[in-house]
Amino acid sequence: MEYNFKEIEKKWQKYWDDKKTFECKNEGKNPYYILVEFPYPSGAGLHVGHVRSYTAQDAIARMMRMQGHNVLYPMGWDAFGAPAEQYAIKNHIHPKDAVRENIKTFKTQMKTLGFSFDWSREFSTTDPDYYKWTQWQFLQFYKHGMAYKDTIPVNWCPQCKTVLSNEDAAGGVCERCGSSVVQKEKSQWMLKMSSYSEDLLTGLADTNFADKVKLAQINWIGKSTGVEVNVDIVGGGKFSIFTTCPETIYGITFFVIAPDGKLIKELMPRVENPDEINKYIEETKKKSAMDRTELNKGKTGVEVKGIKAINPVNGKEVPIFLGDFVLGDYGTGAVMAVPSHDQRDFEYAKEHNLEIIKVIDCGDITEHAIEKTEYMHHDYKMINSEEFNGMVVDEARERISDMLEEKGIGKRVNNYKMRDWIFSRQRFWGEPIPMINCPDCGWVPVPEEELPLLLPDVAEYEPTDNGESPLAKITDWVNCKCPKCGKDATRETDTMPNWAGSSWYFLRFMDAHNDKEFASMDAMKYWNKVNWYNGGMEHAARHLLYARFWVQFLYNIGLVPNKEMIDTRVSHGMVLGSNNEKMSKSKGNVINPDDIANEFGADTLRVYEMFMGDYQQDAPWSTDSLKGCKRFIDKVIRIKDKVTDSEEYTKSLESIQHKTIKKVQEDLKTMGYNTAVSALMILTNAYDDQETITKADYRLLLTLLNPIAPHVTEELNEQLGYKPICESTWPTYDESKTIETEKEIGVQVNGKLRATIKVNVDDSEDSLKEKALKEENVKKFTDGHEIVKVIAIKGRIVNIVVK
RNA sequence: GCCCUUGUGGCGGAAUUGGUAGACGCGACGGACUCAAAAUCCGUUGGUAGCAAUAUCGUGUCGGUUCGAGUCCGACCAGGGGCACCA
Repeated sequence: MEYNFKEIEKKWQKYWDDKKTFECKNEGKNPYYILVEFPYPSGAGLHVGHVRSYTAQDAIARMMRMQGHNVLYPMGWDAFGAPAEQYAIKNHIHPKDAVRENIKTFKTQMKTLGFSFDWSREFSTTDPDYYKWTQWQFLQFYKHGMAYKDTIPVNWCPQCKTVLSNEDAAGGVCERCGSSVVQKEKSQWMLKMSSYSEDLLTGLADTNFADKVKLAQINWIGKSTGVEVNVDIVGGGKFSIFTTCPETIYGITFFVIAPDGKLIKELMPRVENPDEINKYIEETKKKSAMDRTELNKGKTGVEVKGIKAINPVNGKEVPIFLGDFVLGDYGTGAVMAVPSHDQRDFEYAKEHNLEIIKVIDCGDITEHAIEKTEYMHHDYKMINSEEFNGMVVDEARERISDMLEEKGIGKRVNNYKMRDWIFSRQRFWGEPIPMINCPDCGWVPVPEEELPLLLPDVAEYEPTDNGESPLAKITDWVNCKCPKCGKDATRETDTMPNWAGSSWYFLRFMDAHNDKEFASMDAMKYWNKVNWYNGGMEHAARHLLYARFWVQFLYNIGLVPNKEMIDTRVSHGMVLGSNNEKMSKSKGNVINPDDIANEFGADTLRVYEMFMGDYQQDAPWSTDSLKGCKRFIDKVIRIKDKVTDSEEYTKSLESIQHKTIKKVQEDLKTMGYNTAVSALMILTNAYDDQETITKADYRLLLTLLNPIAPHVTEELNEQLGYKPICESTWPTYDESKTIETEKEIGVQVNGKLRATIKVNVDDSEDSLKEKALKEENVKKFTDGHEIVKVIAIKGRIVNIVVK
């Protein structure tokens, strides 16, 4: 058996390139858009995890093309962002050069593995032709009042003098130098994502995302319904609180406000203990970046002395406290505290010796509070709540909310955990934010016709001492004229986050070379949506939500045809090291796909990654199993020796052939890749059991295996004298031929298997019973017993119940 | 603490969605070919008992529903991941 997989693979890869086999046009019947998350081209090269999802989607793409779909399966590069910048700083090369090199490596690797990407639509988010439109879209956000500047606290490393992302500041420690991170106020561009909270929630109904993906987004958006209540302060002034438990309002014994909120600043002139308060505020600032669970054994806080608040429903005067468990940027930055029915309030009250009043008659609360999750399940009655006493909790909740609304002290509102999107990065390697600060006109957008606002070339791309982007040092770039009044002005030096370019790249693939618009409406209408989007679970809440927000905004200003541009979203499991741990250099368990492809061939690697386990679940690497897949391919090659010249199918193989067509095509569409491979192995084994098989038989196997192992199947197919599989059509099956007429079914006595009988699927239930009762081993268990009943299911099972 | 997810042979994993548990592959053992090795081929392979037919136990644990449960219901246990004082 002469078989040089390297030559074969190169040969067919060249064929596909030369013939532009996988390039698609924006026209024709049955468009279908398959997308995998475009990678970040890191210096490490392609990971075997990439190979898993690219192969999976590739298999679907190849099959669907043969089934007559116009398939778009594009690839590009998500190349802006901190890792490239860090890599560049470390290796003293320009990020642009590093990215170019990395892309080259990735692309070569992808080609070596035979993915059927449409390379004619390739782009990188770092291409000026692409980020021009990212900037243009930012300007649309700005022009529609969706982008604004705000001063917010950021993670700041005083040692490195730089702003850190939350990931780089994990545990309150700077990842690079190890010094502790503090919060620093910084003016940042923000996108009003929170105003889309409800739309992003309801929009999920128009998608076919996997349930766990939807759930991740729902949790991230974090909707809670409740009542916002106005609270008066004794001696003037007021604030409001948000509660999801209005039924407990009579149980308020104190209020807690956020140390980082606006309210305490307003109250400061009136407080009797300003030193104590200020000290606490300072402590909170230091703490907030750190892992709070460590520091929060108890509930800290100080009383705001000299100021009392009034419970709006009963006029009772209660104290106000400062507590760092109340967040300045969620809800109203103030909460009502009902220690009897909220465990956190309970602990706080114990810590500070505060009154606890029970308002729901629900049992003992001396040890801990009885919370909503507990009391709402019972028909508990209200107490200590004036006219609501005796009412069941469910009802009291509504009536109290009504009362608050009627009296104008409160209103029902929804709150969301999701915040506005911090869109600024004090980094060099990102899309420059196209805004100009004019001393007279304020913020003025760069005129659209001047886009792209190019990222200038610099000698040094390390962050500046004061945490500004390195762009701030390039004075001849920073200094410019105001587009509005022509006076001297300065450019924004912050750049966009990595998430910007990836929020709309799937739209660009629909019309990648358009230089008039980011993508034409016609092109987007033709493809309609991304039909099938595969990516990691880690992006379910971040990238995927940003992308949906971006699209919904574009939809609202009439620039995309659908409010949701992604239909089905699925996620793949990770490929773990052979020790069942995440692959990492430090653990020494990294498998390089190049090495595998070199030693065993791309087809073997592809088959193995499809066969290794449930696609949606993590699976450990096993080189032994990989070798098994190599043996499978070798066997497919070997049985070519059995092929006769006949163009007829072998009659005795008809049933298994039709079953395999059905199984493979269904499994590929439902991500059952491992069982698809298994079915192909079974078919191969069946062929191997024959003395001879026909050309037609063999070609069928090659066609079915082609989406997963495209090179070797094309080669063998060519040797048979057929035209390439990639230019052929997918076989069809006849449902009636997938059903076996003869079948072995089990016979149970009292639910225990005692025999199997050969039956015809059409045999009547009575004949099954008759046959079953004749079995020797069945008789052993029925003789001498009374047969109570016999359950017989056609083609399935017989169960005899005896006493 | 909350949310998600997974528990099936020595291993990766199948199981028509309530109907013969362990498909397919790996590994292991025995055999054939070979001077030998590799490759390939044949056979065995969940535990226990038995030469065998067969019996019995068996899908994380305990209970339930059912003629019948890996699958449905209830309570728990363990591993993996995420969020984390969200009022």
